[in-house]
Amino acid sequence: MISNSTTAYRQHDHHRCLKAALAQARNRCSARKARLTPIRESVLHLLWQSHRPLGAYKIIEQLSASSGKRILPPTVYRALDFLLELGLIHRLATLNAYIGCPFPDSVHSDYFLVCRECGSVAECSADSVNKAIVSTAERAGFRVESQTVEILGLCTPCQSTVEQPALEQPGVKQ
Amino acid sequence: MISNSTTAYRQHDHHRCLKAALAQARNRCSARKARLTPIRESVLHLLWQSHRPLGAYKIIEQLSASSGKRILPPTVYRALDFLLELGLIHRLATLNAYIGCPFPDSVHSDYFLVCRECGSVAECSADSVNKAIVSTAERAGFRVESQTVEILGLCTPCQSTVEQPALEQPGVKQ
DNA sequence: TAATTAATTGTAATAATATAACAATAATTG
DNA sequence: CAATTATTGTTATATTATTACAATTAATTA
Repeated sequence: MISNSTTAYRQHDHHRCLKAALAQARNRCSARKARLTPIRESVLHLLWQSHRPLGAYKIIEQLSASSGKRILPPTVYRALDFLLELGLIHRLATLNAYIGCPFPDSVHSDYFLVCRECGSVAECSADSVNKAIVSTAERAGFRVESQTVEILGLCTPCQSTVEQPALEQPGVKQ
Repeated sequence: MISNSTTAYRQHDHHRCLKAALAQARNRCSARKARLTPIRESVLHLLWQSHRPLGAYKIIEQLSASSGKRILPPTVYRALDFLLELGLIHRLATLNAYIGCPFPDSVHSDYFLVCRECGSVAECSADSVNKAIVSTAERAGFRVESQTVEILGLCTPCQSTVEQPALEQPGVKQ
């Protein structure tokens, strides 16, 4: 299993995440002879501000604010498409939002752990999940080509923060 | 594993699917003291025209056409919300579309097999997948509350229909 | 049963996300 | 440098979904 769940939900030196992501992006782009233009890099940079996904229109807002000029949707969507294509970011279908990929270099089918409390998202890739999915699909005669797996719940820190649903305690009524 | 993959992708007596779905819906509604009004039933009926999911605006179109009067978005979205709430239909996040649930009465976390060729969608529920997801999440300290699992690929009939991606055959160039 | 309340539907307006089409500009290649 | 290709700018619009409030219908209760 690869995962960034140990850092994503906790205090950490996020600057390192950002730096690593940008470095990997540059590598990947030069390997593929693709151009990491200023706009594309800015979008990636914004997505790596935190481990919380950003909607396209938030990106447009922030980019407009930081650049001083009005950035329009196609500009951002094109940058997002480029980054998606290269595997540098992912789109979360359940949130209509985008997030940086922490390990673009390792082949993986991804699987997202979305914390409903803090909004942070960790990415995992676990063989057990993939195998279960593929073999279940096979039993149904279905050939898997791609998967979308998005899990909603609570990350470790938020489990202690958030109101617990009161357990039924038989015989103990308050 | 429960699944409707054996029927969903093949010729079958679809009228039975429809009838069963409507019967289950009526049961569930009376059990929950919820009202299956004409609009709600029409929407459910439309979603059971086939095993292909339908977007909200397609439903609006079809409902407007069949009823002769202009049905507006909130009407349909309200019916969809009602049906979702009761577990009679599902929303597919990757398609922004809705589909009838073939087994609303059994508790299940669902898992969709979306055929990219014919567009039909089967629903499965497999313990192996759930267990893999939950245990992987646990290893990341994450408490799962709900899951979205949508698999894109080819159903059995379409596997024989569709162009195969040419396998690399070393030494055999054409 | 009439009066009251609650649930459902109608309607207008608009929000949020995403794309199409074409012009302008910048970068790369021959 | 000229020609080509890739990228960005711009206008317009498509698609999906929600808000807010009015009207109506059904259920409940006095």
